[in-house]
Amino acid sequence: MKITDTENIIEPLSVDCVIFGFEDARIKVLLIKRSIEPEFGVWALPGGFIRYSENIEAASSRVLKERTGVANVYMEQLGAFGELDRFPLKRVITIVYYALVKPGKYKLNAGPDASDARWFNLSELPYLPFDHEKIILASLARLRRQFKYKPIGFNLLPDKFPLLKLQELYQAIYGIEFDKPNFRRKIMKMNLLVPLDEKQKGVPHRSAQLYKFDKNRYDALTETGFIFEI
Amino acid sequence: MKITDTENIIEPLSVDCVIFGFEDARIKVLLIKRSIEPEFGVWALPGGFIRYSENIEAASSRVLKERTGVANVYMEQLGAFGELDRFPLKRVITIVYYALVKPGKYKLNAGPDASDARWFNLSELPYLPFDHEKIILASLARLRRQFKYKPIGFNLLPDKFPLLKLQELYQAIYGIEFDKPNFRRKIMKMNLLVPLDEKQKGVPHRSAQLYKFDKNRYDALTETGFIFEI
DNA sequence: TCAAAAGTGTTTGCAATACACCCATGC
DNA sequence: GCATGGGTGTATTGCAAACACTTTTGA
Repeated sequence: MKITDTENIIEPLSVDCVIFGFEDARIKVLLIKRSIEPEFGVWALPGGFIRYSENIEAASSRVLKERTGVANVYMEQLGAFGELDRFPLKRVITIVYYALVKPGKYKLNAGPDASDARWFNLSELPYLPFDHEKIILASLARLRRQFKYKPIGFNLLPDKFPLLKLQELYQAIYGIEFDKPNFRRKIMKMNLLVPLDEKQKGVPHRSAQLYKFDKNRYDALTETGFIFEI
Repeated sequence: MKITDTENIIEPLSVDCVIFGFEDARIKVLLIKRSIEPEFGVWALPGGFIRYSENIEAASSRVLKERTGVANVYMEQLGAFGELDRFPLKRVITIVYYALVKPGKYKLNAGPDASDARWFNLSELPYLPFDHEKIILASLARLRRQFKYKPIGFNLLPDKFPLLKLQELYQAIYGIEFDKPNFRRKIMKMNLLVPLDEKQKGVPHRSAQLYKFDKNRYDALTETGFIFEI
């Protein structure tokens, strides 16, 4: 977050990214190790300043790409955080985006102001600088609400997945268990999943049918008044 | 929005307020008539620049008070809007708050850069400058979702109200009709309303029981896992 | 043959829906 | 009396929850 080109950036305005992943039935957050002061060497949210020539979402995409190598993912704005003392050196207001990343899609690649990047379990976050913990918790709260009425969970799963993985994702998000037969029925009745000509391989039990999410079908249903809800 | 004190403000960062009201069974938005260029004389959202010494929410409260006289109302951040061309003179990113105002609470009082303030029906909005229409529609979309799982509607009603007013509010928000007996039961079963020792007066029909929303009870229920949902 | 997950069927009870109906008040 | 909204009662239906059960695969 060193200011190298003061002509180019909007001084007191940064973006920060909360990047969520899902693996081993747990929700993860991607953090980078800061390579500049303040808080040198500390795990933190990837962030950077906004440039005059780019809109906010573009800034967020750029920062995400530069700092972590992650690109082309689902991204949405959470909001602005601007407490007077949130950043020690000067007044910086940050606009936060959260992103959902499919497993395998990301190729970790620390950028100029980070010497490393790593996934952390939500329940095992390290010390975080500034208001980053507050930001992550706010992102999670928003994510939980979004999961209820938008099929965004598919952005955290591979393109092909068995139903139980979807269930495990919802269980991880809400922190509760669902009944398998009932969850199945509820999902299948929505008509958003397409069964593929493919099954799981190499699992030590009956192999599961794989499905993919059909976004076109979802959009069409939405037009007719359908409301996704779990 | 004239910059009179460039030392004091964060140059490219403003706040804008979407103020919702409810009267005659219709959702309203409070707009002010701009008294400076650009878009002089045009109805617009009340807005202003953020100062270095105030946090964002304080800026929003201040702007709201200065421009319209409205104070002490329910307010929540919608998010940041920052398209490159949203404001013609220069790059301005704005952080939007939406507010809910009880009828009678507001005393209209146009501020320094507005010669007037007025309520408009959502369905009869005038021409709006910049991205203000987009902002209002985004606020409304957020409001609709919030209404589903948070009892914020009470911030649009007087402290004492009959059940039918609450129903009319939900009908205006969602644009659909509810069955009266069923709506009643649903609300009453939640145990959030306290019947008062008071009834409607001077109405040309049987006078209705008045209720008030019990926030303490709501908070207590929320702690025990209760989830408000309509 | 056993463990583990895939997948189906069925019963039960609650809650949303859709009404029909009576009550109070002002004009 | 009548229009208008206040307020209660009830039959029906749909669906979520609970759980018992069969199937398939690898080791």
